[in-house]
Amino acid sequence: MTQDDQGQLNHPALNANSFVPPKGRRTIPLREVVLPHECPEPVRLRVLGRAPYFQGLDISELREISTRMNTRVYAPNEHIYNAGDEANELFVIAEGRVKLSQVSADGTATLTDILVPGDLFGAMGALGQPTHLQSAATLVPCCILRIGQHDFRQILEQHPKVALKVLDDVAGRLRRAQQDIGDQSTNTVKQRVATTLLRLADKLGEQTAEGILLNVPLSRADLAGLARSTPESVSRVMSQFKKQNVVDSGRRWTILLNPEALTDATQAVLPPLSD
Amino acid sequence: MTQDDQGQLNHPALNANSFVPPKGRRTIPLREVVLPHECPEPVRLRVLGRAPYFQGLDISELREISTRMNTRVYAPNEHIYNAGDEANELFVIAEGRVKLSQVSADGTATLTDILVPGDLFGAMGALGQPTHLQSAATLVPCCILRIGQHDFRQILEQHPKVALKVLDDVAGRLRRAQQDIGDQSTNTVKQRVATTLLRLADKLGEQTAEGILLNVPLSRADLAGLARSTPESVSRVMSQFKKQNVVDSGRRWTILLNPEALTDATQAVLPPLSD
DNA sequence: CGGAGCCTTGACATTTGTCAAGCGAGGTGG
DNA sequence: CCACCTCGCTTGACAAATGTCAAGGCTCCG
Repeated sequence: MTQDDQGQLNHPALNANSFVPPKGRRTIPLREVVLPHECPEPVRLRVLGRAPYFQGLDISELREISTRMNTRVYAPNEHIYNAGDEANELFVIAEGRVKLSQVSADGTATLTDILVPGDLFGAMGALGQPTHLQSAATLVPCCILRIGQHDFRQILEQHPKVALKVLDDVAGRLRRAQQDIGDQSTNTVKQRVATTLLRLADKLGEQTAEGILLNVPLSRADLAGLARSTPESVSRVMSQFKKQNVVDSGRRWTILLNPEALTDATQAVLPPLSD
Repeated sequence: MTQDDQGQLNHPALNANSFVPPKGRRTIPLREVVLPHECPEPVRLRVLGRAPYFQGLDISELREISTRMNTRVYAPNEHIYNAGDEANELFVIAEGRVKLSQVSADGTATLTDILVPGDLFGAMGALGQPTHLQSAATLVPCCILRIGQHDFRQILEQHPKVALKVLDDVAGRLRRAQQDIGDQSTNTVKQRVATTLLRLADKLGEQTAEGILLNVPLSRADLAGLARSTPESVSRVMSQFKKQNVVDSGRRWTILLNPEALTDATQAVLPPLSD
């Protein structure tokens, strides 16, 4: 991985670099992020402050939490933990993108989620799960904070407001999951793909001259995982979208050209109402 | 609803009757529960103590929580709240069975969950959801405790340990939901039905001479909702199971004759390994 | 410039939802 | 106590959606 210390700008970790915007049509347009070297304390504090969990805490409290965490820089495609590993740490992303994937019985891994700075993962929400159910790996250079489960629980006990925030967050995820369960049996692959793309755009989309770039390398198989389908089916849907100029995409990259059209595609087609 | 303090039987709404236990084969074998009249404090305390959330609290703490709750008795099939209603109360079931159903865009309701005593529902886990996403109704006579969301949050702030328990619980549900999402695209309807039946047996099964009775009136449509399928498909699977003497069922009732076989049916069929 | 790997596309198999008809359990009224 | 009627359950036939298998083609990297 590229280590680069020109870095001392004002916002070290956030400095997104020097890539030339997409020009030619069929070239990979993903923007590279310069690796965030070590995370100095101010950066860590900012990351923590940005994480919804810790909002409302004052600086001294953040600092205290920060001291309980340690930092680690990961190379792209570096593995963080595997499903089945003992789960006793929590992670907070300071910079970068992390993917979670579920390993099914037959050994194939399917992408289940992509995480961005501020997201918390690992021994989920401090629950007593002994082992990880998913595997986590970096997609790009990452800087990640870690904290032991025990320390985290202590923080929650000492800061009930944080506990409530975490609870709200987890509950929110639960709602989304339940919604997904419902949608999954109702919606078509096309709808699910559209929904997936919009969610990704929300999370890691970047406005460019051509449209909203999903700034992370995603293969068809990855999208298939997120949309709960197969690479082939996703490919067909994407081809359709491409024909309608709704998206443009290539090998591991995607740009949304017309998000509204995607939103429409999200909705179910109403039965031909016989006036 | 009619409230009446002769308390014992013969209450129009509650005493759904004096049914005779299952004898002949094709008769409805559900056992009726006599309504638990008003919930006196000791009962409420016991319910609270049984709820995993409040385990570890001492009596005085339970009592304090208890005073913040109020009790209500519901008739069978009584509606508790509708999807879309303002959500600012939590409910804990003291006695009875409650069903949650999701109302889809076209207005049809599908069963999503069945709750038993000790289960908490409503404004889930005190999260900031303004309106209910599901509808709740009783299946049988019920006694239900209620607490305002605000009071509940206060309790959580004052008892961080409770907050952590709630967090663990919600996180557990999240895990299950995520698992379900994964299973749903992988598993067949048959597998899902089998899983559903086993879960129900776990939750509200009753050992009888003939097998494990699911002691709650469930139609094919209800099972279809839980298994994320359609009544017809469920019916076909059930017919298969009946032929193999794995279950017996009729109009709104089900008995599991051979749970092991169901567990087997849960597993995916491995590809015919050559040689 | 060449190769590996990802993407696309076609053909096909399978599962499952949909529509429709008919049966029968179980409650009701005579 | 019996016959009737309603509503849920069953079953068949069919269509649609999507997963599977397989064969290229194109991108991107070295």
